Amino acid sequence: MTITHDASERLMTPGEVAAMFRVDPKTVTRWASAGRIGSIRTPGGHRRFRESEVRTLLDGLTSEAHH
Amino acid sequence: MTITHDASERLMTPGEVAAMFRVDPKTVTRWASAGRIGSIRTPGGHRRFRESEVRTLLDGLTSEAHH
DNA sequence: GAAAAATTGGGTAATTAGGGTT
DNA sequence: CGTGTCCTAATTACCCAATTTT
Repeated sequence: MTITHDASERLMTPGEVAAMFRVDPKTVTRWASAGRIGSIRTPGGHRRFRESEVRTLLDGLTSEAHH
Repeated sequence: MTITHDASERLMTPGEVAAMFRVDPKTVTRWASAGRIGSIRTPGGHRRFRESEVRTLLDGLTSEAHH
């Protein structure tokens, strides 16, 4: 098994993800710490998130019961 | 056919929606549970509402005839 | 290299979820 | 049946100074 590395995958900043969910950037950080969302670390220690995963989260948690 | 997800759509918190309708935030939650209004969940389980849908609902509230 | 903006930690308030009740 | 309130637990928001990014 080989790990496929998608170089075309865009990374998002905590602020960008936060804006999408209408949440504080620090909340996104907590999601990462809790393992609710995957994250990459820059050499300086700042978090970056995969755009595809963020979209998947948004789509997956949409809508509620229809009566 | 693929469901297009508008990522640029602004989201509102339950408290903000409640303030607009002059209703208790919990009432907004009930609307969501009953499917009267669409909602998105944060990974933490909190609800977010689409601003456009809220506006539409507010517009539909004008000049309601007696039944 | 300097400056502005963003992110990182911790700590502490403020919201929200969910059930049960009125 | 729809709404408001009380309660506890969980999630989220705002405060600070220090570090990283642009």
